[in-house]
This record gives sequence, structure tokens and C-alpha cells, in this order.
Amino acid sequence: MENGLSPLLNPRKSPRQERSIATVDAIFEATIQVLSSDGLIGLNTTRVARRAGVSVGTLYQYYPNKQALLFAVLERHLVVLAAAIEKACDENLTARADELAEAVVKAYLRAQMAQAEVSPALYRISLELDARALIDMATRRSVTAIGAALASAIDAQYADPHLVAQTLTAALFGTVPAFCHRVLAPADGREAEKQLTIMFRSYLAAHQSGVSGS
Amino acid sequence: MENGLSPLLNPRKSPRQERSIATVDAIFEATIQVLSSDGLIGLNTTRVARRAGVSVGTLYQYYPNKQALLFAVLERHLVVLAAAIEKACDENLTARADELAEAVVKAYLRAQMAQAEVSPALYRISLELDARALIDMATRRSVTAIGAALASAIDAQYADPHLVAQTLTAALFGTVPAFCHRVLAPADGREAEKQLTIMFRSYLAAHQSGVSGS
Amino acid sequence: MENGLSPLLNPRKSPRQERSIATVDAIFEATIQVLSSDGLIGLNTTRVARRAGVSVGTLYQYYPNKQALLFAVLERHLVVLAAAIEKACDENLTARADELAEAVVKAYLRAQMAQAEVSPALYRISLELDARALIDMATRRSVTAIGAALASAIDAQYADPHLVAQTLTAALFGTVPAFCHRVLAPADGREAEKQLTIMFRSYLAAHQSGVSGS
Amino acid sequence: MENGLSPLLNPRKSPRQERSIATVDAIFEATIQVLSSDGLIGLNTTRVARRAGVSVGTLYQYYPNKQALLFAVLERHLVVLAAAIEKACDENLTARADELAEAVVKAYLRAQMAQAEVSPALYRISLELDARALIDMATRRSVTAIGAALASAIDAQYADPHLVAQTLTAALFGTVPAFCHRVLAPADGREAEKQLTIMFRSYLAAHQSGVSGS
DNA sequence: GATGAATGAGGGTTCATTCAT
DNA sequence: GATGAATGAACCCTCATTCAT
Repeated sequence: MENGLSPLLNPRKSPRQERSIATVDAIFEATIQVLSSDGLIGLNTTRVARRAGVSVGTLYQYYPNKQALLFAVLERHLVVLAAAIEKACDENLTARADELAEAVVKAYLRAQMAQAEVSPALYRISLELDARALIDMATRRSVTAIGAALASAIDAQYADPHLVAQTLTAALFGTVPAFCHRVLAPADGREAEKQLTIMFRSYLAAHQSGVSGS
Repeated sequence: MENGLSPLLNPRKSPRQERSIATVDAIFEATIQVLSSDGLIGLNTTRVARRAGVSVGTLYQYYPNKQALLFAVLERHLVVLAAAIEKACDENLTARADELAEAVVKAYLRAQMAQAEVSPALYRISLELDARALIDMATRRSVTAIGAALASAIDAQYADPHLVAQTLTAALFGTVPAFCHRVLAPADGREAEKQLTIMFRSYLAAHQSGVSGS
Repeated sequence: MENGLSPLLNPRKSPRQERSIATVDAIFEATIQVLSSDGLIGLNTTRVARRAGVSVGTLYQYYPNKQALLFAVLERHLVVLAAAIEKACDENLTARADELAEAVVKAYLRAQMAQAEVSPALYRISLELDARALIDMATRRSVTAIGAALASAIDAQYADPHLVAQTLTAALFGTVPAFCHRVLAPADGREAEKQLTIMFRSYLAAHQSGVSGS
Repeated sequence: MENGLSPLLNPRKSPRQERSIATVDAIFEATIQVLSSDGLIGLNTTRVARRAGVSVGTLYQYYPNKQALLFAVLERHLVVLAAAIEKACDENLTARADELAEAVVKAYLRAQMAQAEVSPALYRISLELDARALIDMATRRSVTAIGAALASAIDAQYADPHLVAQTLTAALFGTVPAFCHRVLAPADGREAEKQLTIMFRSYLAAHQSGVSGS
């Protein structure tokens, strides 16, 4: 919240506020569009404003600076991802570990795909200075949710569910973008999902039986 | 610490050439330093030149433009990573799958750690336009090496070693940076290595026995 | 002193547009001044902007690059010249050839003199790459106008009025600058006009009688 | 001479001097070649040196700076033109005026054509600061030579042969380049020569009969 | 004398941000 | 509140010229 602006959460609004909100949204969407079509490098405030159908001045009335714009977009992206993982975990609180693995992988990938347009550009942003806080937020939520689900899994005990959750989160937030960026060339989404699911399932299984390598 | 520029590998060199090589190297190292300390956004040719102790003009005598500078750094990084993986695979061509998994994870992480200074910044570069080719090169080498090692593994058959190799490569090139960037906060390198090894081993084991999920 | 930029001829304009127009004109005039005082080599966008009393950024809001600036100035110069010749021809469509010669020479010289400040510098521009199109435009207009006037001249027939028109145009656009640039040192404008008129008249007379040399 | 350097005239030379002369010539020719192929804008000292097969340092040993290089080329060009005109005049000292006209036009055009490669670029140079002196030299020689020839022409008296000579010189040095630069599109050299000759002849004839316009 | 690596001032251009209207 | 013209610092890059070797 302190990082930039997140004006997306006010419940009640006056007519004037409604217009404001429409404007904020227009700018927000324009940012995503410009990001998709021109990339991070091609994104500048003038372009965003034009695409949003407002003037630069107006843009600066709602977002204090360019970073805030990008942070807002990145934030929503990460919030959506985190929420998807949380939902999958909540729905599998008392499921078997392999069902959990499948659910989490599917949820994450579905959320990613839904925002496929922007995500490449967003990864650029997220690596820029100070997005740390946002990413921490998202991964923390993911780790917490997965950890809780593991702790309550019906079929197994984990020595360190937090550690396992961290690993899965890292693999999720790390590997998937790698898949996306055609590291895995022929990998249509389905195949990626399948392989990741296998990997997660077997990793969880390994931890259940207490194997701890090296 | 070779030299980072292809056409400079001649064995005999005049004093003048030596000076050139020293300069190229200085610029190359300065790029890494500036990247580490100021980030990709804070990197500009003037700063790099100053840090290298040369003038901008000199910089442009050896690198045609700013991108070339960044590419050179990224290229060396990726080449080192790919070579490390290849070496690990070669040395485990007739080993068991779990030994291979351990070796590859270890090799990759060691190589990463050795270049820890730069790697955060490099991931920024690699997401910029046109680094595609370099990344393709590195991942292709990784996939090929791992695939070959799997095909010749002593203890198992894989229905699709290439696919498995691709997945591991993606997990490697994707997850590890995520680990690095404190997705996994308390994860010291050791722990990351341990968990990744477990994950890889179990994933390979899953494929050996023919489990294919979903 | 119109405005030098095509899309600004709208009759009604807001205060903001007026400011814009004033700015464009200021930049345009500044370009001419800098060209006159510092020459083509000494002209740079910073200097032009400063002389116009605006910032470089503003300059680039109205002219996409330095060339565009120079082209705008050159274009207006050539348009004025071409218009002057056309007017002289139109007014002498049914005159005698010697009257036409006199009128054309006088019109061209008058137009030149009126812009004497810039013309030296402009000839530098016109020799740079891609001014071809502008010069073609101007000479084409001149050739067409003179050709038409010759074809309708009351006292003579020309075997090839187009060729004659081309020659006169070349002599006009070529010789006069040479005069200007003190090839003809003591030649005040009057004398140049007189001699050129004689030359054109006699050249036309030679063609009337069908003499075709060599 | 004072403008830059003209090291082309030393009659006797030691072996060392011979090598020097070879170098100077190589640089000189390289300048012309670069001028022809890359234009004035594309000409820089490094390129010239490379084309000459020497180092920049060497170039600067023979020419104090870039201007000197260009001046040398321009000077030779103008010297050749002036010499051609002088020769034509000398050979027609006691000829008829129309023969003189023809001879001068032909001589000038021949000389131009012989250097056609460079002349476009040279006109760019000649318009840059301080080529004034060189151009004055050439035109003065032309005016003097033509003036003398007119004064001794067998068939006519001229009230002011100097003025006539100046006009012809201006037309020559001015119109011809205009012809060259396709003001006169279909004008192959022959046609240009023919028309110019007609123009000069008739102009001279007009002056013979004492017509003085306006 | 010859070399070419090094210099660095200077040029063109961009763009985040401001502020008068 | 909205506008968009104006700003100017900062960036990338070039090239005439120098000088240690």
C-alpha cells in the first residue's frame, strides 16, 4: 500500500468518485495494454495516458509517478496468483497430498494463463528495484496457505511443512515463468501442467516417507 | 575471467593487443560491478566507462553499443551455467538417476553461487528483448546434456527423456533464481540444494516407474 | 512569415493552439537565424532552441528531428521561389518572349533577395541527402510554369519549350546563387539582374529563330 | 596555400620524401573515394585513413586536420576547372566569339565530367566556411582568362569584357552543377552542353551588338 | 616516422514530471 | 479537475584529435 498507490479498494463512492474510479481503471487497463503491446521499455507515461484517453496531467493526478503505475499492475497480478493458490489450498485442506499438489499446480497455471498477456512484462517489473515487498507478500501468502494445507493433509505428516511449502512456492513462481518463456519449447500448457504435477506429487511423497537426501 | 569477447582468443599478442585485452576485460568487469551495485536501470555507458577507468569512447571501441555490453555479460553467465550442467552430466553418463539428479543440482547451484554478484541483475537483462537467442542456447545445451545422461542412465528407462530433461531444465533455470531472490527467505544455499535434489530425485523416480499423473 | 508547418493552417484556434503556433514559429525563425549566424555546421538543436527561447524538448515536440527543421526552412524558401516564378509566368502568358525573360529573372531575383539572409545556408542544406524531393518540386514547378508561358508566347514558336524551360530553370537556380556567393564580386543585384536578363532574352531569341548550335 | 596544406608541388625529392609523397597521395585519393561513396557526412578521418591503408596518426602527420584534407581535394578540383577554362581561352585568343563560347563551355563540361565522381560532394565542401578563398581563386582565373579572350576576340568589341566574363563564369560555375544535380532531368551531358553553348553564344552576340537590356 | 588506443567534448534525442491555463 | 505544452536532466553515441609505444 505504501508502495505507490492502490486505489482499488474503496467500498462507497460519490458520483465524482465514480468518475475518478473510471479514470483510474482506464489508466490501469491502458498500462496493461501498453505493457503487452510495447513492452516495458516501450512504456512511457504519455503513451499510457493517450491509450487511456486522458492527458498526462490526469494520469499524474491518480498515480504519483510511473513506478506507482507499474506497481499497481504487478500488485494485482500477484494478488490474483496468491488468491488462486490460497483458494486451491482452502479447498483441499483435508485432501490427500497428491490431490493438493495437483490442485495447486492447476490453480497457479490457470491464473497465469489468464493473465498471459502481461506476465512476461511483469516479470521485468518485478525484478526492478523495490518490487521485493510485493513479491514477498505474494510468496508469503502462498507459503502460508500451502503450509497449512500440508499440515492438515489427511494422509501424511511432514517434518517441516513450512520448508516444503517454501520449496513448492519457489518452484511454482520460478519454474512456471521459465516454462512460459519457452524454455520448454514444445510445452503446451497441458504438458507443463502434467510434468509439474508429477514433480510436486513425487516431491511431496518423498517428504512423507521421510527421505531427506544427501 | 576469460575475456568475454569472442575474437580475442589469439594465443600470441602484441603489447598493443595486450593493452586492448586489458581494456576489454576492465570494461567487462566494470559492467558486472555497475550491474550489481546500481542495477540494470542505473547502468549507463558513462558509469560503466568511469568504473572501468576508461573513457566512453574507449568503451564504444570495444562494444558497439550498450546492449552488446549486457549481452556479453549475460552470455558468459549462461555459458558458464550450461558448461557446468554439461560437465555434471558427462561425469554421470552411466550413473544412477538419483546420482545424476544430485550432481546436476549441485553443479548448477555451485555455478550460480560463484556468480551470485551478477545473477540478479542478469535476470533483468535476460528478460529484455532479444536475449531469447542466448537463453535458448543455454537451455538447449542443458536439455541435450541431461537428456543424454538420462538415456544412458544405468538404472532406468524413460519413455521421453527429452521431456523430462526439459522439465528439469525449466525447474533449474526457473526455480533457482526464485530461491536466490529470497522467495525462500531463510533458505541458505545448503537447504535449497537439499530440497531441489529431493525434488529432482523423486521426479525422476516417478518417471522411471512410469507414473504419469493427471 | 506564415508558419512553416503544414498542419497548422486551421482558421479557428484555441488559446493553447495559439501558443503552439507561436512556439513553432519561434523555432522556425530561430532556425533561420542560427543558420545565418552560425552556418549549417554550427547549427545544433540546443542552439536553435535557446535562440527560440524554448527548451530542446519543446523543439522536439514540433519537429521530429533536426533534419525536419532544416527541411521546413528549405521548403519554405523553395516554395516562395517557385511561387514567384509561377506568378511571373502567369502574368506574362501572352506576352513577348523578351518580356517573359525579364519578368522571370526579376521575379526570381526579388524573391531571392527577400530571403537573402538564409539562402546561403540553405544551399548547404539542399545539397545534403534527401533534399532532392524538395528541389525537384521547386524546379518542376518552375519548368512547368516557364514551359507553359513559352508555349503561349505571342511572338514565337519553340521546337521544344520544355527543354528551353529546363535550361532557364537550371540557369536560374544555379547561376543566381553563384552570383550571390560573390563569384561575381562587385555585382550588385541590379547588374546581375541586367546581365541575366540579357542572357535569357538572347537565349530565347536564339531558340525562336531555330538556331541549335554545334 | 595558407589554407591547410598543398604539398603537391615539390619538384625534387629524396627517397624518404618519395615515400611521403606516396602516402600523401594515397590519403588524397582515399579522401576522394570516401567522399564519392559515403558523402561528406559519412566522411571521417578514421575512414579516410583506413581506405588509404594508413593509420589516423599518419594522416595527421600530413594533413593538420580534417578541413585541410577537404580543402586539398576541393583545391585540386577547382584548379583543374580553372586550368581547363584558361586553356580553352588561350587557344581561342583570336577566334570568333561564338567559337570561344563553344570552346569554354566544352572545356568546362569536360573537366567537370572527368571529376564527376566527386563534384557533388565538393559542392558541399565549397559551401562550408572559408572555402571562399579557393573559389575566388578559381573564378578570378576564369574571369581573367575569359576577359582576355573577349578583349582579343577577332570579331567584336565589348563595352565591358570583364563584366561579361564575370557573368559567363557565374553561369558556368553555377548552372552546370544545377544541371548535374538533375534539375534538368533528361539532360544527358550532350544536351546540356548544346543548350549552354547556345545560351553563351547568344549572350555574347547580344553584347557585341551593344544591347544592354532593361 | 608510424601506429591505433584512448580521449572527451559535444551532438541528437527521450521522457518523467510540472504547471499555467 | 483536466489539459497538454513546456521543461531539462540524462542518455546513448560519434569522431576529431592526441600521444605513448
